Amino acid sequence: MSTDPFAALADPTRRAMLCALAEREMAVGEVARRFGLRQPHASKHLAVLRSARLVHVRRAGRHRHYRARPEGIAPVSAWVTQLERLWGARLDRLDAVLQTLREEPTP
Amino acid sequence: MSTDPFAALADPTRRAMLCALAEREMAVGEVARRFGLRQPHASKHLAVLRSARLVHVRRAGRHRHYRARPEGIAPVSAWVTQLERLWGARLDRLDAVLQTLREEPTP
DNA sequence: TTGTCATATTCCGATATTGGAATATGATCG
DNA sequence: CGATCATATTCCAATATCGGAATATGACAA
Repeated sequence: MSTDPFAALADPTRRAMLCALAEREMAVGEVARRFGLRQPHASKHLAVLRSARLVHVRRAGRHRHYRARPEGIAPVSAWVTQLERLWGARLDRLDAVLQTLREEPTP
Repeated sequence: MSTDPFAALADPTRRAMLCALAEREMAVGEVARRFGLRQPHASKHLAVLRSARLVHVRRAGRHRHYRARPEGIAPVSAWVTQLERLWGARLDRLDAVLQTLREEPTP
């Protein structure tokens, strides 16, 4: 439903899940056990991560193994980087102004 | 209320606001005009960003000038970096395994 | 003081999200 | 085939969020 990775990451449990699934793939039951959740609850969180394309599913028999999908966090990473770059550019402009002021002490 | 930067960034309008406020500081009315929002609506979005410590307010007379606060996105940036590092470490381990297999073709 | 501008807050209805319980699907085994 | 395990989905109540309208606060000006 959601498809927006930022919204999917708004929940701390889902962030923890994604970290765990970046280390190694896990079945739904493992995830539920590890985070003290009931199976349907874990399944729903994983569905949100899946609809945001943050995880990938591998079907093996009756198990479904989830793992983090690195391309999924790329939009988030890019947005944060862009914001930091904007900020850096602002600081650079400030530096330029200060440099100009140093070169021309009292116009 | 929220205090969680991830939740604050779940809304696309707030993300756009933060980008704009990283370029230059703006008063609430400016923000509202720029994003086609009514004043109370803009004020509420800015309150969310403020409670997440993503923006800083400078009071000047009856105006309140908001600007992005770079330390605010640091937790988000750190989390994303950690996740990418985890992923990189996994790939490194895979590389090591493949390297081992190359060195010992048929054990 | 009164009036006005800029902003914040409150109240409200609509909508979305959460967590639980029950049930449905889908694959494997005997 | 029926039984069982792993997972997904549905239904529901509680809670949170969103967007609008009205109102409150706070600063300045006359």
